[in-house]
Amino acid sequence: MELDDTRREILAAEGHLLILGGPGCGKTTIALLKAATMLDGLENEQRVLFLSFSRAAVRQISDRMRGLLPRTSRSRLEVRTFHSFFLEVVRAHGPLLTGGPSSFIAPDRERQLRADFHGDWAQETRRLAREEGRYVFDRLAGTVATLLSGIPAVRALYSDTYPLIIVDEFQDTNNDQWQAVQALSQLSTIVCLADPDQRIFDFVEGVDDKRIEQASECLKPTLFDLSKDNHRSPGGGLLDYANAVLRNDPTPPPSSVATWSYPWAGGYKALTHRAIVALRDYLEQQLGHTPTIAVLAPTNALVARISEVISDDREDPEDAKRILPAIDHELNWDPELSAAAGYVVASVMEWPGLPRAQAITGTLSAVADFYRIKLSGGTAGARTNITTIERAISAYQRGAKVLSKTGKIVIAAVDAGIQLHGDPVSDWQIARARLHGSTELEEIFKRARLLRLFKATDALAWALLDAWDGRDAYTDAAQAVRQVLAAEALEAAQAEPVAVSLMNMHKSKGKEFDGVIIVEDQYAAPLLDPAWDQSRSQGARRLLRVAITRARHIVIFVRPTEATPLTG
DNA sequence: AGCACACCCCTTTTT
DNA sequence: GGGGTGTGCT
Repeated sequence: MELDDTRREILAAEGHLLILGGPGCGKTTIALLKAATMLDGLENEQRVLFLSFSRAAVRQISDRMRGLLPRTSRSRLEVRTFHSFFLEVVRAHGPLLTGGPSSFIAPDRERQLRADFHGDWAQETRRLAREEGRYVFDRLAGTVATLLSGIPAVRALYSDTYPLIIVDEFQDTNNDQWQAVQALSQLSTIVCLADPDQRIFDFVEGVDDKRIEQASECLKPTLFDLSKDNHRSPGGGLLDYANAVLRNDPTPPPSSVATWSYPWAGGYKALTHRAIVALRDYLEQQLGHTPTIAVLAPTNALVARISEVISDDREDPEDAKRILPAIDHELNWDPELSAAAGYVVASVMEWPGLPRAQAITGTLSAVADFYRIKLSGGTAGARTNITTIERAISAYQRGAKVLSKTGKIVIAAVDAGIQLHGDPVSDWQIARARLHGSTELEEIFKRARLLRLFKATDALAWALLDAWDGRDAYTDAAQAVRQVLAAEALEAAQAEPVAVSLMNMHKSKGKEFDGVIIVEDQYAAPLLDPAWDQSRSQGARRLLRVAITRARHIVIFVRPTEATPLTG
């Protein structure tokens, strides 16, 4: 491998390092090589620790490593998420703080607890950690920081195991993570990889735009700047254009950037569909293989709507003879609410196998759980729905009059019975069709539509087929659906990217695709807005720079005609 | 409880 | 555009 002077200096440098550089500059690669170089000088049981934020990032780094380092080095380089590392530290040494064993509260459990807790939840999670040794995920980093900075023996133990620690996306570390790293820096060598202009998570509590300065001051690292390098899209001018958007410089877009405008609200639907088909065909022809394409939008809500839009064939509005085919795609978003709606459907599939009372309370509880998820997503009004449904459940159990419309409908529907046949795909539709007649049920019906993983070959269909009792009902269908969705969420983070993926712009960070389509919605999801203050506009420009630089070859913007120009 | 209607505001979150 | 919320009525 050819290395330039800067990179040779990085490999030779001693002490803490701060490596700055933009998208596609090769920060990760040189950090991996640095790790390999260091490994030669380490004791047998010592390792290098490479910390990143998400499982998707860990996967990408591990992939990169496979092409770069020999097997023997790879086995001694631990690429992990902050959370998995912190989880291990708290599991092993948390008892030093509480005197009892540590246990963990998984995110979905936390959502339930939170929905049922009235008061300051953040404060409650601190109490749980301190007094009961029970940790929600957000409390792990702070606990590790306390352990490492407060107990020299623990600090020494980890620094001895990991003499070199690489911290990815350093600009996005929060206070707790930074404190943990700082404690380790007393005895371990720290390599920070950072790009201040990719700071797009600064809304997260504890993330600080002064972080890189703090690190410079505290670690006194040797600084390297790779920002001039671009290995991702060397010829197309995409990085230059992205930088122009970042600085609002009056630079015309290069030929690799196109803007498709739509004049009427909602026009993004057909246009996005066409853009995907056109980009796919074009890149396929240019590259000679199936291209990877990302469709990016500022909000999850818009991403979900686009997913619905492209899931069906549609007539091309420009050309009535042409049909835009449904596009097989991956929706890169945990549709928790849709999953909760799916559990309601699944609970209906259990009816024929259950006693009447259990069928009724089972489905009503699933409805209440749906609103618990919604409440935890920030919709205050959902609390009323939870109360109403739970009142219905308890009234039914006491034999009192059920006042809620949803309650009445579910009781009547259970009594009317449901005919299922053992084909999960059509039985799902039959069960879902029961969700009508009240505001709550209509909402859940609509939500469950997003859960469109329904081909006979889908994991969900297989799981339901297993749950079919051979006569008239699905046993524990809700549990089966729950397990499949949980497994899929885990897998999605680690799986190979599929041809077309939809995600919000934040999620795209650290990924790359042959082509990128960036969709703007006039009212709900603007890319820029003249009304925004300086800091929000700058944040939006940093995000745009990240989104544009995801592409190796082509970027298409789908924007309303009167949208704010991106450059000067 | 539930509905209709007017009004409002509109982002991003790893594990 | 469309979902959330508050109000007033039934």
